[in-house]
Formats: sequence, structure tokens, C-alpha cells
Amino acid sequence: MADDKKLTTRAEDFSAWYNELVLRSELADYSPVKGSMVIRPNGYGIWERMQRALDDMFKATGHENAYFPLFIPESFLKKEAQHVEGFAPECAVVTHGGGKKLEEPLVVRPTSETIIYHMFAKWTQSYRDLPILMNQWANVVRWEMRTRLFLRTLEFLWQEGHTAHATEAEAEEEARRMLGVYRTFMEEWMAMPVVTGQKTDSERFAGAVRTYSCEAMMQDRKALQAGTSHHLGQNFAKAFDLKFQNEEGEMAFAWNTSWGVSTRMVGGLVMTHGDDNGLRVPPKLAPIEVVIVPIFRKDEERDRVVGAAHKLRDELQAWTGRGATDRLRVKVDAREGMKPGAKYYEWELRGVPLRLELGPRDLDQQSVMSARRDTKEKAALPMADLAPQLAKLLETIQAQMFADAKARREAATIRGGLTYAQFRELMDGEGGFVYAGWNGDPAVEAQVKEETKATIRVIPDAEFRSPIAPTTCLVTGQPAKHEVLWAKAY
RNA sequence: CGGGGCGUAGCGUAGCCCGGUAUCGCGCCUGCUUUGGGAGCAGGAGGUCGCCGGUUCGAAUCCGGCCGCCCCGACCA
Repeated sequence: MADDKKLTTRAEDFSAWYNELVLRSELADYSPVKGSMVIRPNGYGIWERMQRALDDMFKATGHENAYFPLFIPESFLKKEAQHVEGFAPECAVVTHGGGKKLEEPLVVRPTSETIIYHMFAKWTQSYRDLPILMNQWANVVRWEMRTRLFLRTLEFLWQEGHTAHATEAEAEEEARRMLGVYRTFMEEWMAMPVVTGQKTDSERFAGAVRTYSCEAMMQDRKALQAGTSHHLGQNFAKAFDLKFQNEEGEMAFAWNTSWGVSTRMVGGLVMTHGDDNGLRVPPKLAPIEVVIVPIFRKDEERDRVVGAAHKLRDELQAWTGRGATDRLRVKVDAREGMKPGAKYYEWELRGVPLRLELGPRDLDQQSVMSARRDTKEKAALPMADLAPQLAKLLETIQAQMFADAKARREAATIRGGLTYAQFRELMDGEGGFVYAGWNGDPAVEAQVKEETKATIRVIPDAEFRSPIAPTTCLVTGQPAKHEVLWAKAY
């Protein structure tokens, strides 16, 4: 049936569209355990590229990788009051091992602050041991009620950075720096615009003094928290006795930060860039940037065309114009018994940014037909000196995808000028980002959440705030304490 | 855990009301013809009808219980 081949459209049912896209493009599949999923090679390939880019950025900012264990003594989690309260309900707890009941239950890490600051305490005596700048790539488990592929699963992959500093100012600088790293990554690699800012108390990480986040807008106008960075103050240092002797010879508690992004970003990528034909992967994160589809009729044509396709791939891969280690990622799809059109649809579903069609006519003219995934534009390119042309085209696509996503967000963003009644109507209908004044009262925040499902995503950083700051609170009309960003969220 | 929906071949489904061991499409395998936007024809493989129990000569179908999944709510990256 022809209809089987088409995805549910975004307009019909965004949620169904997302699920179908993830399954059919083979990013992931449901596993037998409710709420957990298998990340398939297509999805893992994107995650690997995310990891590589981020890891380079972490190293460039002075961090080192380490690995801390999966199991944490239950008592550790209880040492920081807010932290236990925040995580206890969603922890998986191991009570038996080796056929016996354990003396003390082990918690499967929902995050690693406790074990890590316990170890930092062991390794730190002097201010000379600071700062400690560490990161780990790991899996974590949070027993969620409602799950969604990539966006919320029982187990997910992430990185968690953990640092210890001698001063509060240094820790604050670190938390802000890493938020900036995330923002750069999301904009430059994911082509996903974000609003950065500080979380209100109700959305703050359990155990943090301040939480900062990057908020992106999905195509259904809902917000996705894509990365967080926490200034932990001395909360964990005090709970785990993480002390050092300062230059004056006095004992002092260290200041900590933690920051993380997860495989949730893959879901964000889908919901930012996907269209009704499938996924669109920004070139910098695409495991395959260019797919070559050979076109032939007769046997002798096949040999000639497939041969030329492989030769072209080898030439493209050999090109070092982007640097010796950043080669063009090219695949030839020479499968037989499948019509070229069918291959086009498949690679479009999977989001490969650029397709090259190579047939006898192209060979005769020493050219190749290119087709962009983002705009569907086709153009004949001369075969001579093709690699730099493709590299440039890929850059254009990357930039275009970011510009489009940003324009889409701006079109769905309202700054000021709304009454609360209008706001409620908006959130009840199409939704979007709304910048408005807030009197700073958590009760108002709770009321809005109750009435509209919308929450304060962040108190935006200066550059995102409106030119003219709102003076009154959206809900109460009282003087505004902050300008905040309201939206419904994932 | 509350509300709604659904479990029949790898996927999507018909059959269920009105009992007689299973329909169709996609996919898969083989062969031939095809191949510049989702190929055609012919042949073929594949099913404990979610699980357990009951009623019956006989259960996908009727009855009871259980399990699982998806969607909507309360919690969260």
C-alpha cells in the first residue's frame, strides 16, 4: 500500500510522527523491558559524533575523563537532604547479589554526584589539588513513569562533568563556561538554537544552588531542556566532607559544579529538523554526509557506473581539504534489485544531508546530480574538483538548517503584550515561547502550571531578554522581578 | 497508579457480535524481466491467534483471571 510508505505527518499527529520516524529510520527500537530502548546503529552513529565533538570541547577546556561505578551505596544518596528527596522515588535499588540479600542495598546511579564527591574528598588535601575537572561518559537509570524514545527512558546515556574548586567564583565561572560549551555545541553542531538562562527554584536540580539550562524549541512549539549545568555550592562538599587546606592554612569546603547532556539530544535533533519525509541530520553530526546512488539499466552500464561510483567515493574520502582527520563521510549504495527512487526515499528517511545520483548520462558529461536533503534542491555538479564543492555545499546546508530552525522558533515566540487570558488561550491552543514579567513568587508559577501546563523554562540570560524589559507580572500585574520564558515542555 | 485503546507471520491488518485451527497488504526467499523518484510477473517460506484456566465434540471467536504494549494525566534529562 502506498500509504504504508508515508509517515504520519507532523500536522496530523506530531507524537505519532516522532515515534514512526524514530522506529522506521532505525534510530532505535523498543526493548523487551518496558520503558527502555535499544539504540540502533543509525542512532548510535549520531550519538557517537555528538560524543566526539563534545569530548573534544571538554578536553579543550581542561577536563579529563574517568569512570565511576554503576552501583552506589544507598546511604550515600541520603547524605545530601535535597538530593535524596529529588531522586529517591526514581531510583532502581539492588537488594540481592550472588544469591544473597545484601547488607546494604545498592542504588543504580541516577546521577553520580554522591560517589564522585566521596572520591574527590579522598583525593583532596590541599588547594594545590584543586581544581579537579572531571567528566565521565556513562549510563544512568531513572525509573520514570512515562517514557518516550530518546526523550525519557529508564536507562539513558549521557556525560556528567564534575568539578571541585577552591572558590565560589571559580565554580560559578565553570558552571557558566560549560553552559556556554553546550550552547556552542547545540548551535554549531546540532544546528539547534537554544535559549540559555537560569532555572527557577522549582526546576532546580536537587542539591544545586543554581541550575542553568539550554532550552530548545521543538516543531510542536514545546520546549526541550537539552542540557543543564549546576553550581552546587558547598552542598555536596559538606555532605561528603570534601575539604582542603587553603593558602592561609585553614580548612575549607570545596565548591562544586556538575553538568550534563544526554541521548535526549538525539530526540531533540529529530524534533528540530525532521520533516514529513523523515529525518534531516545536520552534516556535522551525520555519520554519512554523502550517499552516492549509481543508476544503470544494462549489465555493462552497471559495471561502468558502479565502478565510477566507487572511484568517486575513494577520491572524495582521500580529499584532505577539511584537514587530515576530517574526511568526507561517503557511502555508495550499490544494492541491486532496488530502484533508484526507492533508495532516494530510504536515504531521505534516514536524513543523509546530500545525495549524489550517478548515471551513464552524468558520466558522459563528467558531472553528477546532487540533491540536498534540507531543501530538496537538485543541481548538476561538474565532476572535476568535486570534493571542495561538496564540502562547501555541506557547510551551506548546516548553516541553512540552523537559520531555518531559528526562524521557526522566532515565528513562534511572543514577547510581551499578552494578557493572562490571552496567554492561557495560546497555551491551550498552538503554544509557543512567551517572554513575560514574573513577580518571582513560586505560587504564581505553580498556579500557571496548574492552569495551562506551561512552566517557566528559564530566566533568560541578558542577550535573550527583550529590548524593553516587562515591568509587570503576567499573572498578577504586580511589579515584575524578572523577565521569564514560559512554555510547555517535554 | 487513574482514564482510554490494543495484543492474530518481521510489520500493518480481516475474521470475533453469530464457535468448525486463519484473510489481505507490505516485507522476506527463488527465478525471469526491470532500474534517472517508492518495479512487474510467476513460484515459495513463514502463525503455540499475548499467557493461564474454564465452557464445548470442537475456541482466534464465548466466560474468568493474568501479563504486556501504546496514548492521555500525577514525577522527570
